Amino acid sequence: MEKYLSQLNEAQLEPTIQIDGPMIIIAGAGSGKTRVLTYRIAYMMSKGIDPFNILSLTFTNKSAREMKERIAGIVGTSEAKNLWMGTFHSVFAKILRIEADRLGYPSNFTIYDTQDSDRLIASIIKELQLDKDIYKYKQVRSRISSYKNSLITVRAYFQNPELKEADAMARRPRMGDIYKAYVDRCFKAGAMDFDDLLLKTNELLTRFPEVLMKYQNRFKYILVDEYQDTNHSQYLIVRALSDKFQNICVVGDDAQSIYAFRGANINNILNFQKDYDDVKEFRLEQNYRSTKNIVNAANSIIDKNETKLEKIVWTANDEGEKVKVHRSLTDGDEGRYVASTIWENKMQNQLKNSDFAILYRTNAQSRSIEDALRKRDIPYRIYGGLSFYQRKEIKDVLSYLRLIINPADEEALKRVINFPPRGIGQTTVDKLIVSANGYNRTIFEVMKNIDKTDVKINSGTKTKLQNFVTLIESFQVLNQTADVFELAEHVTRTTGLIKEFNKDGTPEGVAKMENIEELLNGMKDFVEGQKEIADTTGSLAEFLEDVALATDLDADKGDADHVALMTIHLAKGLEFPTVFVVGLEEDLFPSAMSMNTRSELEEERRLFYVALTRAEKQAYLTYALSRYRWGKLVDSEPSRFIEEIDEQYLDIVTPIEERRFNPMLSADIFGDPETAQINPNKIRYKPAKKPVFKKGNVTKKEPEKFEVTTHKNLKPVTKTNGNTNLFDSKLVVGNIVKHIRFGTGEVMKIEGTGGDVKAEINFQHGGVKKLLLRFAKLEVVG
DNA sequence: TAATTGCATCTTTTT
DNA sequence: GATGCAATTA
Repeated sequence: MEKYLSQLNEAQLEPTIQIDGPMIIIAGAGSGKTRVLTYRIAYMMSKGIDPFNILSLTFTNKSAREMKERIAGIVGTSEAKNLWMGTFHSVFAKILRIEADRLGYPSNFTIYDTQDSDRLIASIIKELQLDKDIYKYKQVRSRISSYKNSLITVRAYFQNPELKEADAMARRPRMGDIYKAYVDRCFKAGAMDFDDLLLKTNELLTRFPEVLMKYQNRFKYILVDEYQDTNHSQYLIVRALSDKFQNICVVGDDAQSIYAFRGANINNILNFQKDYDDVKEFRLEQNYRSTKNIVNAANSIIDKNETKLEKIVWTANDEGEKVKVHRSLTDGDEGRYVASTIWENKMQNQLKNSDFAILYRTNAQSRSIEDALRKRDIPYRIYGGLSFYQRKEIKDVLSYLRLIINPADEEALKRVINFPPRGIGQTTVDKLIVSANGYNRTIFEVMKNIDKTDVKINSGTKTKLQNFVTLIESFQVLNQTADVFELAEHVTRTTGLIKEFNKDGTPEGVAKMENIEELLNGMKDFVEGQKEIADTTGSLAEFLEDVALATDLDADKGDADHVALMTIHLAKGLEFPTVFVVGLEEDLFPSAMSMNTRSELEEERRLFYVALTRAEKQAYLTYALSRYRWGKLVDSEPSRFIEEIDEQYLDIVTPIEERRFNPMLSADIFGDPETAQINPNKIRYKPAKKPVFKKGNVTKKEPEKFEVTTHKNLKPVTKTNGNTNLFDSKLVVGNIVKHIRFGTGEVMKIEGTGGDVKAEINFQHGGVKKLLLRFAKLEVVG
């Protein structure tokens, strides 16, 4: 342990060895916060604290896993295994399953994802015959979400005239009715949404003192990472659990609070001192990550915010390069600039692809970047966006599985009751829903007892309904004996899902088939993998929970050599030698939707701060003068954030290709043609509408069909959502790998993005298999 | 009831 | 430019 502690500077050491009592660590960007947290936990254990008594809440499952591994490296795997570590959502989902019956829930409750919630809300709005243009389901969902995050239950809502007033003012007087219907329906369906996982935990801890006591005694020591991004609901859980022993350590940085839109309350961190007695405060202000130029540039931005804790982030690192600012004509040019810069940098400085990250405000921006990277054969990986498990065909399979575990699951049922088509149409389903609501039963129960109800359905349809019930029940029987994989395979065959996707032979259908196959392979690996882990059962329920709470970041398998593309939100906590922040334009970043209030704008500014501080050595800020949005070319202005940076840290670069178009920026005005620098003060200067804006130069290109010629074994892959990428993985074609079950084999092909990076492997015994790297435990042997 | 077509909306960020 | 939804037709 000593050896590890000696790696820390004094500011880091103090909080690391402070174990008891409430404490807060204000940790600036890049200040070694994760190291402090991991060493602190290891230190606690070395002092004899039982890992069973430590609860560590992180922001992503990935960081939990990594931290656990690092701790295991210090104290040993068997010890670290007993730590409770994970996101709020995953930790409390586990606890809720244990205690579910107290709340009237089944322990195998379903977790509704955002899409499930949306569909349910949309159907409620329809059933209540409300105007869907006024009651937009997404707005309604986010409203409900914010009630839940503020612990405003349905009852509390109706007792609070102000809330009703506010919704009435927003022309949505029936908001409360929708809320009530939504909550009732979720309850009846045995389902919790993401917010429920926190809300119900609060309910559990408040209503049942004996439960509260049990977990207070269990979690004698609590650590919360990214405390600035906790919402009220999470805050109350932490308070309740830590109340008895007051051994609570929170870590965070108010300057990096970027989740207010989802209910995060920056006051949680600003007011921590008031919540506990004798709070010890620690500050980590030395940045180990970035150059002086980057740190100072970032500081000069965050300085513009009024709401903040005063702190001075500094670094002893080199001066480094200035932050480069680059303007392009279009988003396409921006992409090409980024790609060519990466390419040149790689050549000149012998860098890996994984030394680069491209960060953007919105997921939609990835496209133009992707095109450019692909053209240059630069491997990349997109994080976030539409994940594997959200795809239609995957959700269809999962819905059948959800029904097996929880036949009350209304959203799953509606999804598959007539898919593949079995003659049960919308009208029938509507009748069932009305009847189910009337009898206060689930749809499944109504179907099962259809003859005892007064539902007016002709006998042919009744038979179809009964057949469906029988089908699901036969699956339930099979679930007693079969494992997840066997079950899912049976389900996809007997329901006709496979036939459905196979029938037309379209590329889309083929791609869907492949996805389902990979899901099955993933399940097989899950089954095998779970057998090795003692405290899990490998049940279907467990698989579904994993899937429900998985994030795209979690799917990152090892350190594949690719350029990383992701939103800034997703990049929080990560670092890269070179970072491109693209799309720095007014209305995009800051987003047009976040410029109404000062606090919104300040959050955008913090977001920019987060983006910039991801960079270790070099940061690029780019913007385009016009950009395709909603398929249209839109003019844009440079982001105010560029202007806000102290210009002494900036290096304004004008691209050579732009000078061709714009005589105003030509070298004879601004000097040296080689460096092509322009006066930073002119950054706001908007060139006269480019007269030579020839169509041929800027019209949207056909999405390029790309053939890869450099990798002999690769074939073009059918695109499913525009994110397809051939190069994902640390694996490369030709690698010899070892699989726990299939033995050794050669990697034939690598494809997919996000959670579904997959490899096609030709095994010596067993032939060609496609494996999801997310699950496959592969060892590279050659 | 199923399949097709046209239309609107969408883009802020995520557990 | 994609996606989902509503209206339309067989």
